[in-house]
Amino acid sequence: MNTVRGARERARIEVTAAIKDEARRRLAAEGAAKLSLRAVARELGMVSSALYRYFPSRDELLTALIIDAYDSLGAAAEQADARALAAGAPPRDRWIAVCEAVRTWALEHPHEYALVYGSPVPGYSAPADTVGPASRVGNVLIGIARGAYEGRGLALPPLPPALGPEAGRMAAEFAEGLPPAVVAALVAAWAQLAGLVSFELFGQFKGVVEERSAFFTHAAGQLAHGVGLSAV
Amino acid sequence: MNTVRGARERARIEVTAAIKDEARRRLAAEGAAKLSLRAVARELGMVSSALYRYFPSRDELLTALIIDAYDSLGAAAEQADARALAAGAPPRDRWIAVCEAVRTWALEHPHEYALVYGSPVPGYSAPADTVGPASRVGNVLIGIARGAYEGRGLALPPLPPALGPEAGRMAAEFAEGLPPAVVAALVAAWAQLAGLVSFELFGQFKGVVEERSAFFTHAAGQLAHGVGLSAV
DNA sequence: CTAAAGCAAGAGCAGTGCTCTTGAAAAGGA
DNA sequence: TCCTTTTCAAGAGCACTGCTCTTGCTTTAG
Repeated sequence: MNTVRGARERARIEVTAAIKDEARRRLAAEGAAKLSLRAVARELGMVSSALYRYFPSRDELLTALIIDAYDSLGAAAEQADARALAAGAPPRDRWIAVCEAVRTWALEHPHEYALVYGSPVPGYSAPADTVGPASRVGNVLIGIARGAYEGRGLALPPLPPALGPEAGRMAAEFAEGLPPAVVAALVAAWAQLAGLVSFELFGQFKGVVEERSAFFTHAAGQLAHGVGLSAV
Repeated sequence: MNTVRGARERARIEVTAAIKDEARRRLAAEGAAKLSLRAVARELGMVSSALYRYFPSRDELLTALIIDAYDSLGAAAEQADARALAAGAPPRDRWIAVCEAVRTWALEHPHEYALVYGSPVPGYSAPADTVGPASRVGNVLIGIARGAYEGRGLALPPLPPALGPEAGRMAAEFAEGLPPAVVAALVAAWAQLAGLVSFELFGQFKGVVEERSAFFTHAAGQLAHGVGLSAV
């Protein structure tokens, strides 16, 4: 795999990367809906049909970009948490730092954020390759909760009986060792975090919230409270 | 305005409605991205260029559909609240009923929900006509909080100083009489509610949450708690 | 009854994703 | 070294898309 194969293979890898780079550039400039294979090919000095040798369809190209976006966002979240951890921040501050990192990444890569957390492309369902990168942010949040839980426990209201088995299953599957109530709260907080970011990014706060940064930090703190991370 | 004008005007109104109906049908079937003027015209037995007499562009048609979607969702939320209120439900139950109504509407009209709360169409910014219908759900939530506040007050942690003026402005502008901390929590809860619904609708819960209904109801209860609506 | 306004239809432009064929270049075995 | 097989870019072409502009016909209003 790592050995240097013929010039053919190397050229193929390079061209594939060049296509993805150019596509990402056009994605950032005009959004996923206006991403056209012909334009990418034109910019690369090749003809549109040649592009199909590298990506069998437009959707495949988008999938590649989605995976990259998940990875990029996940890395941003992990770095923010690592920094906060190194600075000796308490769990609540780590949580807020990660939330802010997600928001910052989204503001810097609006179209890539929309690609992964916005409305799905019709007739397109994310292949299995995406679930790994997609869970990186969630895992960071779980890690923070686990650290806090192992430190001194998390106080949360009990789950309604109807949700007991479901939350237990989620805990066993994604966050071994955490109480089901915490896991349920984490999953909800993850979706709510995306809601806050999406509303700001998609213009729903236009004319409503002006001090977006301060508002978001406050909301992230509320989210932390919701998963049992106390205020100091 | 209400007088019966010539046959021309009446025909115009009818054709406009027919176009919107057919467009909504195709929207529900294939999503906004695949909504084509030509297909709508074809289905209506007219030629594509004739459609431009009624809607100057595809985006204008989408705007009309967006306004209708906001109105439909707003009406669903208002009805749910009215029903809960008539049944003598406490504020927290009214809140949950409205949240569930939003979710139900979204599950029944996924593409219309995506149109209003999903990624915006690139190069398209929502015109001012949409802000009125868009705020109906928010107003319902504000109404519930106001009812609870005037009943016995809402206990919420104090706002951080940095957010005081901003929250005060929002309160004065949208929810006269409610404490700024409550208004800030309401706006955040509104975005978080959309996050929960979007995650479920856009497939982000696939492989994670299975018992979606029970999970959502629990999360809506947490949201209610977050705006100070206590558990009974 | 006639002039003005409203309107459907058609042709056409520039763009899209995608397929299929053709001819050239590179790779590897004889 | 030659020669066959694989790999690939290019081009033509299909069926679409949103949109514009012109051409006539019909309805309305004076």
